Amino acid sequence: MSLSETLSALSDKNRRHILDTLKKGEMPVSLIAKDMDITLPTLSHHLDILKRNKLISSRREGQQIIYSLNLSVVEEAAESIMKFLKK
Amino acid sequence: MSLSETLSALSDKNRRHILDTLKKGEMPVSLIAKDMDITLPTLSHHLDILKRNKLISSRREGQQIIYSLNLSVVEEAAESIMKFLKK
DNA sequence: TAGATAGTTAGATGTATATCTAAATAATAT
DNA sequence: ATATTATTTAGATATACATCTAACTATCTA
Repeated sequence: MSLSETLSALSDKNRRHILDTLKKGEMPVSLIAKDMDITLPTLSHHLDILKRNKLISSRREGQQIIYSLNLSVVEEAAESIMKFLKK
Repeated sequence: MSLSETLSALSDKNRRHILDTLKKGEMPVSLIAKDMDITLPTLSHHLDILKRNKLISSRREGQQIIYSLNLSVVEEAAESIMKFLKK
C-alpha cells in the first residue's frame, strides 16, 4: 500500500476508532460496532478499507467474522510517516 | 487542526512534495512549482490547504509570496500521529 | 499610467468517498 | 426445510476534493 493510501485510511475518525478498538484484541464485527454510531454496512465498508491497506485481517469463525489488528503493519506505517515527517 | 484534517492534508502526494520542497528552506510559489506537474491554481489550492492546517506559512515580499514550513507544527503532527499509532 | 509579472479566486467538471436502506450470503438452530 | 443471526454486497445519494481554464488582484517597471 502506498503512503497516500495509508494516510487516507487513517484520516477517517471512524477507522481510527476501529483500530483503537482492535488494540484491545481481536473481535467480531458486532463487538466493534458497539459504541460506534454507524450502520453495519458502513462499518463493513470501513473494515474493508482498513483490510485493503493490510492494517487489519479477518477470519471467519462460525457465523462471526473476527477482525484483528496487524500490529507490524501499523508499526511500518508509523515508520513511513515518521520517515517522511522527520527526514 | 484536527488529526483527521492533518492526516487528510498529508495524504496527498503533491502536498507532501510541497512540504518536502519547503524543508530546503522558504521560497516563492514559482520555485515550489518547479518540477511539479500541476497548474499554478492547483498548486495554490494545495498551498491553501497546507496553510489552513498551519503546516506552512506565507508572507508577501514584493510581487512574490514566500512560503515556509512550520517545523514545530509538523513535529506536533508527527507526535499526534505517533501517539495514536503507538499507544 | 500602461504593461508585465506573480499569485489567487471563481467557476466548472469529474472522480472519490461516507453514508444509508434493501437485498444477498453464510452459518447455525429449530 | 425454515427461521434466525451475523455480516457483506448492491445501489442510491450527497458531499468533498483535485484539477483545469479564465478572470481577477497586487506589485513593480518603463
